[in-house]
Amino acid sequence: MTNSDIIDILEQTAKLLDLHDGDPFRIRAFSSAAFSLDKVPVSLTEQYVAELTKLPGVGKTIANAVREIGDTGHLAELDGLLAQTPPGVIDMFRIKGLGVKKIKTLWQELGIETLRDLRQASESGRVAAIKGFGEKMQKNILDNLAFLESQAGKIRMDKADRLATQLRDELSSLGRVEISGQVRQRATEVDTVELLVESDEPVAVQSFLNGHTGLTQHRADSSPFAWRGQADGSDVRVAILTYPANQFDQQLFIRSAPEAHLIEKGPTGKTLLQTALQISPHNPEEAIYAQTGLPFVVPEMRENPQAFAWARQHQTDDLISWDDLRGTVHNHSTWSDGQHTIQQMADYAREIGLSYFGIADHSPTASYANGLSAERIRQQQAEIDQINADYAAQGIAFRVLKGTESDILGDGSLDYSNEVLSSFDYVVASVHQTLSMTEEKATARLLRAIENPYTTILGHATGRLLLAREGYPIDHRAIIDACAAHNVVIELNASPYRLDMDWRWIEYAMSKGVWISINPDAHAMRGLLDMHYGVYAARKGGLTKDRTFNAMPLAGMLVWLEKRKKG
DNA sequence: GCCGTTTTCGGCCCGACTGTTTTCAGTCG
Repeated sequence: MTNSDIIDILEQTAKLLDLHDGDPFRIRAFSSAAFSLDKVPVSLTEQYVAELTKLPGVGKTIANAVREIGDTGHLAELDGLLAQTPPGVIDMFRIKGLGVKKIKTLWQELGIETLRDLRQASESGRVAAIKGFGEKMQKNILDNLAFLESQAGKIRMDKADRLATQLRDELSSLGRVEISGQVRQRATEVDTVELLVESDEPVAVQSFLNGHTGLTQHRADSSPFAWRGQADGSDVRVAILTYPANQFDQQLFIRSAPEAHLIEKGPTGKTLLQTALQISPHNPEEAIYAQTGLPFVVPEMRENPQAFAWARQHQTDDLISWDDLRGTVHNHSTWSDGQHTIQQMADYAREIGLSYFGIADHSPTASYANGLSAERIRQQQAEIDQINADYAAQGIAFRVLKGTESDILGDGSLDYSNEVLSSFDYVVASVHQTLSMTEEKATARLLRAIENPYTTILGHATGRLLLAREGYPIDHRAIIDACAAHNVVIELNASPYRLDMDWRWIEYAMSKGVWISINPDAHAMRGLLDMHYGVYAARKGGLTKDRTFNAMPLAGMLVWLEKRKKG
């Protein structure tokens, strides 16, 4: 049970209490406890009840609830509420624009209990006819249902990675185990977690898996060599394939690239697939490419249709890697909605080998996130000056940079005065509200922000949340062209929830000479590690070290920022 | 349910935006 698991349970309890007409103040207590616990930098499962009650918004009842969740993984009260609620009604919370009140109306007035019911009611116009609903809401529901259906059965790369790693460790007693498939290719969204086991005893592998709690086999899809099923509590499919030693390496290659990549032909007319099947066992993947007469492509880039074109122009070593990162520029602290102080975050950044840490807390429009007023910006910058003075006094070559994540308002302007904007080393400009826009409106809004001379970095360009929210449509070429013209860096938001901008646009951005910054958008120390996911996505798109903004060393970064401010 | 006292009750409560309205409820970050 992580803090966010516990917070999710408290939030869901609040929603279901609301759905079942609970006491409004009790509902608010659960919901605000969840909100404030989200900012607590300690592990909730490790706290005693007496310690928990000292936290803001936590009294005896919620402290006991947190303990119960920590100890049992469940909250009896939530289980009771869930038992009274059709699962399809709970699914409706995933539709953006539907909250408790509207879901309650749909359930009670139209008797809607499944997403299928909801679609039928929307298609037949019955939803628009309810008081408080209308044509636009009905269309929004249908659009959201279509998006959710298209994402069904997928999980984010971070969850897939955890599941795959866990299975690999558990299976390792049976022999050599390798993660293959989409996880090895670092797909941003995964529908099948696949692993290969090297063994001459497929029966032993199958019986091990069938004795595994948390996995359920789909017998119809399985064979003696291929166990297929799914992880309990998740829609994602799991495939565990057993191969003898003399087939293992070639299968690992074949199962780590999409078909379009495997049927690429070399100068002799032979495809990668043909070579892989003919090559003698235990040859490295590089040998398969070499014997086909094609340049080597790293697994994460194999789903990129431009991979071979990229590999003919660059070396694999040109690709950005974790070790090349020198700093980080988009992060939050306790000044806005982060869990840790600037000092804690900066020290952690040092610990993981970086030489600069940029703070970019929220601006006033993000009031829900405790965005900073002009006055609080002055105080924060004084604190940063002090931290930097302390590092310098200790002879530590590390710098905290003064940034902001300034909201892009509806008209494309930023929400600080020019005087405040000029006090930062750099400005990350991001859209956080009014996300529902046409492509024309969204593009015009971003273009105005890019043209602002104070904008240094364009934050999460489309506002998407993988598997949950599509993001507003933008004219990517126009946005990238404008960034090139105005020397604006584009963020690759490294949060596994976002990975925005999409890796498919990296090549175009590079061709225009645009810098790309791998930004963790960290709200806690460990959030800095999300840059790993950003690196995976960046490598998919072929991002090179020399175009990665935060691969710039500290000295170069300071010069670049200074020059950029002078225009 | 939590909090903070004018201390065991009485008051809690972000604000912009959207889609629905015709003055505002519901949603969201």
